[in-house]
Amino acid sequence: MPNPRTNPNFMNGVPELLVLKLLAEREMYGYEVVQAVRRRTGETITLGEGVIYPVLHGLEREGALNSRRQTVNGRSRIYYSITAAGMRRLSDLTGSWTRLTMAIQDVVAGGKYVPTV
Amino acid sequence: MPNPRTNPNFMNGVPELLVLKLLAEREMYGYEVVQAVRRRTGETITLGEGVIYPVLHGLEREGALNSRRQTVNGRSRIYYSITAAGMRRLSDLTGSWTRLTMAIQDVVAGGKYVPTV
DNA sequence: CTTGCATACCTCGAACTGATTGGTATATAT
DNA sequence: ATATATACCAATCAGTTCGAGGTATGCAAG
Repeated sequence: MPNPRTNPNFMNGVPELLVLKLLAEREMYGYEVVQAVRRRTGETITLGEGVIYPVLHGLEREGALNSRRQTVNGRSRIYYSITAAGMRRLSDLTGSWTRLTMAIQDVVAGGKYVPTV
Repeated sequence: MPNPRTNPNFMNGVPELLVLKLLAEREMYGYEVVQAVRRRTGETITLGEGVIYPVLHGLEREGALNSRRQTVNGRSRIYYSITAAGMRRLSDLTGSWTRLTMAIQDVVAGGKYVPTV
């Protein structure tokens, strides 16, 4: 019997989740997102541009984000904002992320109270 | 300037964490671990034999686990138990896992209180 | 004035996990 | 006799993220 495939790539999609969440709070441009991730996670997580930009492009292609171009101080920025579809996606990702970490947390925290009874 | 590489493969090592934790509670054999993961996570996470066995072998090779062979009902089982080194590894993994998920949780939960000030 | 650094965008291949598939073998139930 | 559950294992596939590259502008320091 093959494996019952309940969780294809169960730990992925975290960069996507973080990007969507940050853009749900306010419009940002790519380079700004890179730094926001670092700051907001207290330097715990650093996602480089090589991670953020592809995520941004992918989400836009799926219709989860809109972009608009703007030049500031001679530098061209691309501002991204979240769409209704993006909000739905964020909601889904947040749900599965929560379920997953709680399941793991249960195991990791378990065995302390030792329900040996 | 290259990316500051603070988190190489930041979301990995969860299978290893789960296996170590379960074996810290009690000695188990491979096939048993596969089912224990499913049960203990409320069917949320299913790690197939193709994931568990390599993890087991790797951990043993690193000295995090000991194994002993035993035949039960004509079937050969390999029981794994955690070593002192394994306990240290578990402690490390648990720590970084906790730090990581808390950092993400902060972002995901944030933006509600809107510290716009 | 040119060297360097921060900003700002981007792509592509390497590396690493974890997923899937397939294989062996025994016991038990149908 | 066949199928199912137990029990082990290896090897390749697939998907993500990482890292290193590349372009270009503005500003500050020497």
